[in-house]
Amino acid sequence: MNPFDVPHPTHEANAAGQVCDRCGSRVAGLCQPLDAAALDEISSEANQMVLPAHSAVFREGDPAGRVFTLIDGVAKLTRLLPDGKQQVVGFRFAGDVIGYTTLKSYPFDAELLTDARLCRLDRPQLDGLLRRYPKLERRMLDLCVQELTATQEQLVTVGRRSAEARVAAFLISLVDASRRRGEPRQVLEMPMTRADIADFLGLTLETVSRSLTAFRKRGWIREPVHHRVELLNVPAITAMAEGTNDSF
Amino acid sequence: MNPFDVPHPTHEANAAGQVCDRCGSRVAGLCQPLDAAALDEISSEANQMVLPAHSAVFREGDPAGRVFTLIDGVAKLTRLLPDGKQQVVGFRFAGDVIGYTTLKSYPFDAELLTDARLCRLDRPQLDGLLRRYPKLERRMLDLCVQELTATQEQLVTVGRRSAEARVAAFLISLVDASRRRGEPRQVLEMPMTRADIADFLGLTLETVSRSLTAFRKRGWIREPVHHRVELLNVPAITAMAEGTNDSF
DNA sequence: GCGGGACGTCGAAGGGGTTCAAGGCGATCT
DNA sequence: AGATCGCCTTGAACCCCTTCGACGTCCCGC
Repeated sequence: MNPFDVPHPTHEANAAGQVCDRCGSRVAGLCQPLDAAALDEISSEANQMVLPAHSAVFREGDPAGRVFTLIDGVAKLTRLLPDGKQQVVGFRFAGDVIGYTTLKSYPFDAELLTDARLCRLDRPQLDGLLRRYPKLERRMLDLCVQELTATQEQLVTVGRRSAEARVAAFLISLVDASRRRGEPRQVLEMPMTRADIADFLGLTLETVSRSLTAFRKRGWIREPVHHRVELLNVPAITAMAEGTNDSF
Repeated sequence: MNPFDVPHPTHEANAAGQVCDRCGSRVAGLCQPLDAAALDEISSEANQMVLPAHSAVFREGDPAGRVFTLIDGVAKLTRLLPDGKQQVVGFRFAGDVIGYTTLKSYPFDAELLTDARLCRLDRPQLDGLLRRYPKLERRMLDLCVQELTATQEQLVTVGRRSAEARVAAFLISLVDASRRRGEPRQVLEMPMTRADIADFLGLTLETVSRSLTAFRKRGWIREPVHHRVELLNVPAITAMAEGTNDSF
């Protein structure tokens, strides 16, 4: 797969280097295009940190002085309205970058849904790296464009789809995210609660619950245990997401 | 009205520095950080074009071989659902970049709401420029992050705000966009139809019409002529957008 | 074991926005 | 001027999703 996944003898002593070997960012994320030397420099400047589920990586309004890469685990990014309502603007998985912004303060909360390991860089350090490694800056731009496209797609979902179509689209996006990370599993991790999903889709948690129950009764999905889904009928779910399904 | 208006719709010019001098991109857009020399090189590679209102710059699915900067005019970016429903993912104004993506084909339609002048670059040319001018690539990244933040904000609007709050938020975003371009006018250009606004906000055109009528009756706005609004009570509109307004 | 809290499910009622329908207004063309 | 068309407005009925309430389940701490 990735030629750099082989442990290099000169870096074996470097604890940080070993971390990079297993980082999700190597497969699909920021560090994908980097060679061993660049990787080594980055890992020497980055700090790894471990945070428990439900902790905040940062809060909306905090000074945006750090950038994170999710090594493993799942995070949700949320914006709060003055009246207390919440909107999840996105979920982030292994390898995704969190908190890169040109603004002075973060425009959203970043909360962990699972225990997670993160790779932390201070903005000045990252800016230096971006200057020294044009490939890195290019990669950052690519990731940003991808994220923008995904957010626009989400806008379509929230703005124009019915409740069940939104939930279906969410499930499909889970499959896509899993595939992008190279984990084509039958059973997907889904650490988010009904409320999280509802806040992502612009629905209430009851509506999400009812939709998932409906899918289950139709034999489209199974939830073997809490926080895990199996999609039994991807075509039907896809059709529902696209509004092509007239039978329901 | 428009000095470049000619009988033929796809007229192309190649005037160098003079064109850039008046381009919106110098004030707030991509070319803002460039010096005269770089600007000269870009303008020699770029083609200016003039397109009439309601024409398409490109269509969703077209091979993404070109990138455009809007010199003046307004464009809407839309995604189409299989069932024919439409979602406007954003409006673009003078100086904004349109059509930069890493995908093979454009993920949305770009349609002009007004007559417009555009600056066109082929992707290979742009990639070359980005490589030669790191400032340009950096600027592109910054613009992308800004756009992402704006789209996330829009997600909050569509996902969690009431109909009138959405329309209010839209009006405020118009003011912001106008200010960003350095045009702090009392009366704003609003070339989009009720249907355009509705497709942007995830509403029907009837609901948009009713909301605007309500604002007018409350003395918050005036529409002196077609496609032009004056905000008479920005605080009230802002409060409505934020859901802080209990009196309605 | 038992209590408590977080999370999920389900039913009934209500409402905000949609849908459907009709008409008005201004611009353009003949 | 009259006709046509696109856009906007307004009314009335409907409906999908929300709201509210109740209950079930699982898990964890005591």
